[in-house]
Amino acid sequence: MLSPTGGTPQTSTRVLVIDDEPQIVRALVINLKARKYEVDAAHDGATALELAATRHPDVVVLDLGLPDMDGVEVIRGLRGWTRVPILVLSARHSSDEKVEALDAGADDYVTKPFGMDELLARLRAAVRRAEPAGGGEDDVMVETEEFTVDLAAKKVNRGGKDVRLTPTEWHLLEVLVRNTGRLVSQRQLLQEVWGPSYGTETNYLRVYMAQLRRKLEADPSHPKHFVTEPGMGYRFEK
Amino acid sequence: MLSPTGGTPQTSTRVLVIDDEPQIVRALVINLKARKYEVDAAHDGATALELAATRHPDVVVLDLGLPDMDGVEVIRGLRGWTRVPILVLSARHSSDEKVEALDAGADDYVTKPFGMDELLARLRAAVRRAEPAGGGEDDVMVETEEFTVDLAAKKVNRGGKDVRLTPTEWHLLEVLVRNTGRLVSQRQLLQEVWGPSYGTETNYLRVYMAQLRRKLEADPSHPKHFVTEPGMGYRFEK
DNA sequence: TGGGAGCGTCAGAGTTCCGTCAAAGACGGT
DNA sequence: ACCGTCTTTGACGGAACTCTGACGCTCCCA
Repeated sequence: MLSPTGGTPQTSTRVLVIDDEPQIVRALVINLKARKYEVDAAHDGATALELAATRHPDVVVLDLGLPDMDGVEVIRGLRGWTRVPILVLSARHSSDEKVEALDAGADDYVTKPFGMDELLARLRAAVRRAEPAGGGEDDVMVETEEFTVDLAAKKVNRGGKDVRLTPTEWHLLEVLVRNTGRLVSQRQLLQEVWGPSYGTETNYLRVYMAQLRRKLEADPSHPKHFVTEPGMGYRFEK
Repeated sequence: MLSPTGGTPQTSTRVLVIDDEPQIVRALVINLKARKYEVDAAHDGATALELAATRHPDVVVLDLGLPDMDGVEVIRGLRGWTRVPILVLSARHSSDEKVEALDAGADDYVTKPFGMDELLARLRAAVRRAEPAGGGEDDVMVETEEFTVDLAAKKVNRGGKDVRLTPTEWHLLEVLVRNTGRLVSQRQLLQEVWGPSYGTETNYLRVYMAQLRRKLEADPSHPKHFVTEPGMGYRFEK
């Protein structure tokens, strides 16, 4: 397996490393980048949560001993809005601490000092099982009469031409398309696209929904696919 | 969390324990049963694969040192057809063996001797993340002769067309449908839909119940599904 | 047979919510 | 430092939704 993603080598796996010890971060970053992961790093809990919200990593490696906040709090902060795999690092061998971290929502717990091989193997395992359950092929292509969305390639095609979407537009589209037919509440949309601390800024939604409609709907002022449910949320229909 | 299943306490979680050391199996079985898990045990790889196929466990605890076959072979045998979480136990601390087991498809790796608390926490973590991703329950459909309610998608279909409901109408419908066949008092309806400080504003109910009937009943003035129980409340019947 | 209580129906007033536009701010690359 | 792109913000008109009061109906009981 050359690519860390295994099944879908199109885009590489994004890892968020959270640790306050520079040498550990360096070792991790070097090893991960050598294996074609994209890596973000944070050295405290606050920036970690922020990065998680903006960068949407595919897996998180978290050292419990942070300067600004309890590691378990970081886990809870993440679990409030995402199911991203969390791999905990810790110098403590205490059983209680392991139990607490795992029950707070961590996926795995590795005690320092750890072997890099083992850590990478556990990371692969965490990423692998987070992949969609559909045995291999997944309905990454969604088609409507007017346009086609390729979730894997992150591409939208309309009338033979690729439509250019900004990151936010794409993210919004992705959440809606992944819930085709289902109503998605404005709160959920805001939190998934803008991060867990958002939830009431519905004007963002109005602006970006308008952009999507302008780019994808045949008649943007009478949308067929991006339906508004007043007071509740939005719904994508094929 | 009292029940090991967490979100769905209806049926207990089924664990398959695979180990050839009787004392370890005994300890695990006792601890697991005390926590209301259903437990099956196998002491070799062949029966393990057989039991896995017939019993469909929710999680597997596997000792790598089996008499009849290599532990990694058991993992591969399982991974050929199921994504059930596999928790590996092993006396070996070797990094290579961990990597091999994890890459073969194991979800976690615990070295003996292990703390029972930690093992149980890792087990909970494995079961938790295997739960369906959709916020909890999904595909809750209620059907009548005239219309269909999809509680997850927040959709009502009638004669092939989607019916549009306002937030209040939805909320009211939801409470009634979740209590299909049962009488729901006006007080309870008012408090669930309009908030705890409401309880006597029965005119709200009259108005919105009329809306629901107009949108969903074949003959709104002679409702079949949204039945009034004078002086008491309302009842939804299929 | 008359009257009251509970319910269904309707339409208008008031409020909230949404689509749209424009401009300012933030960011990254040259 | 400049420019282009993307994101954030504010303002406004119009649409959708909720609330409210009035009226008529039916059922039950005196």
